[in-house]
Amino acid sequence: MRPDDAAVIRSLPLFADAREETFAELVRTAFLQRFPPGVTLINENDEADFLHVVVEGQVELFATFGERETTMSIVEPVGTFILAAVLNARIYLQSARTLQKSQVLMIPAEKVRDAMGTDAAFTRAVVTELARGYRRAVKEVKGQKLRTGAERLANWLLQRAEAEGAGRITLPFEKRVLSSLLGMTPENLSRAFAVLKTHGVTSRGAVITLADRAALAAFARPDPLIDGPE
Amino acid sequence: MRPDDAAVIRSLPLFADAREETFAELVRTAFLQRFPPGVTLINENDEADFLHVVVEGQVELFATFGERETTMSIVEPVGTFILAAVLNARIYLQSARTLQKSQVLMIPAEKVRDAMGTDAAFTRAVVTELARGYRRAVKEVKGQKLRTGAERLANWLLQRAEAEGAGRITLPFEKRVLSSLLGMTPENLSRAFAVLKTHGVTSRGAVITLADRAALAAFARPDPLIDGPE
DNA sequence: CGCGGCAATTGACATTTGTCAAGTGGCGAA
DNA sequence: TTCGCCACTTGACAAATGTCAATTGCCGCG
Repeated sequence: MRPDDAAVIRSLPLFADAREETFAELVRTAFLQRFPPGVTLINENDEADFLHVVVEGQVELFATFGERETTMSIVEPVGTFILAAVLNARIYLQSARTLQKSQVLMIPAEKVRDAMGTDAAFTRAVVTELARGYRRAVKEVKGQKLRTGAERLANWLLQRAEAEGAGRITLPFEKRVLSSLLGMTPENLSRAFAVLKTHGVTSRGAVITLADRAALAAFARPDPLIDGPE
Repeated sequence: MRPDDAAVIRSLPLFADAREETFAELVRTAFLQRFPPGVTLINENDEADFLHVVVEGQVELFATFGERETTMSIVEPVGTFILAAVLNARIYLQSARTLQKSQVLMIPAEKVRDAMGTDAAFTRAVVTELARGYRRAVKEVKGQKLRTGAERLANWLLQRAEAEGAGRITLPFEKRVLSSLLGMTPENLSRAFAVLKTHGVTSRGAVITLADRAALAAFARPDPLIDGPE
């Protein structure tokens, strides 16, 4: 691993407050792996052996039920995933695969649990990170149960626009993935975009333009208790 | 608070491993309150001031979006709620109200955070509890996105039957609440029950009988990665 | 015992979402 | 540049879910 990779990871909320030797030990025993797109990194139902940190690229977390499948989230640099399974030494509830060429740091689960025993600041950061993930998941449930597909799309677009500070968005992944992330089929996503056309949303390929954000917000009714980044 | 109430709370996974003085301090500063049915205990968007422990009765956690409302979970003795908001000193994402006459122990959020700083065993228990809640929420998302209403009902019934160790279930709350918990309207729940009739499910008021659990399971396809208690 | 109130059910219909099939169009490889 | 692949879109239809209104039926109170 390059020194500046280590620096970026060190700056993550999860690691920023850890003691130097804690962080060094975690990084020392970790593997940094490169993967091409489309590679399955972990499978639902496997034992949680590693905490994963996406250093470069893009990783999709998804879940299956029989032949059905849904995208749970997209992890981009620098983000971690499946912390909860690692901590409780349980099995993964979600699978993961690369969407792009990616670099992933894999920290042995055992080392993470060890570090919690010896470094109170790290433990505190774990608690904060867990609570954050928990609340994100609760928000996700709220969105799924309380909103229609078009509303979820509208709010997703508004949030993206806010993050990019512009009325023009470039989708960071295929619409097929977005539809699954929002809990609908690709066909239904197309129709949702058609609905939003009446609220000033136009799309040309992966580039989406929000002509009238106020009008879109009136339709979407964004709510920090559902949409916030947490 | 009666001594045996304290004992039950002490036996919770969250408190079982805490040091004696940690637990004593938490209980000493806590309020034990009694509420009639239908009382709102907390509101979405309020600051997280207390960790709540349901000592007796039944509490419904729910969330709203505009005029829409959905039940997020039901907490029964002895269970805690809104741990995540308390830990990160954030606002509540969910509201809570009593469904029955209830007793609730309210522990000041500040004390909980203090205790984490001084008692490593307690902190470890908090991590475990948080991870558990996180995983429960992930499972909830999976169920909502991957299953139909009738499937969610079928799996809920199977899980209940397993917990009660019988083919006969008595609903612990109104069907109206169950429908909202499962993410559907009361009307739709009635229809879901009608569908399950063909799989051996009969209901007489609040008493549900599963005549053929194997047949019901064939329809429901229970999955420990979605249904498990976590 | 009868009545009132309310949860639950049922039917009719609207909306949302999914499925299947047939285009359409953009983008990379030759 | 052209071709072909593949993501995306569109239309037609089916299934799931929501809404509204009427009815049933249970339960507790008088």
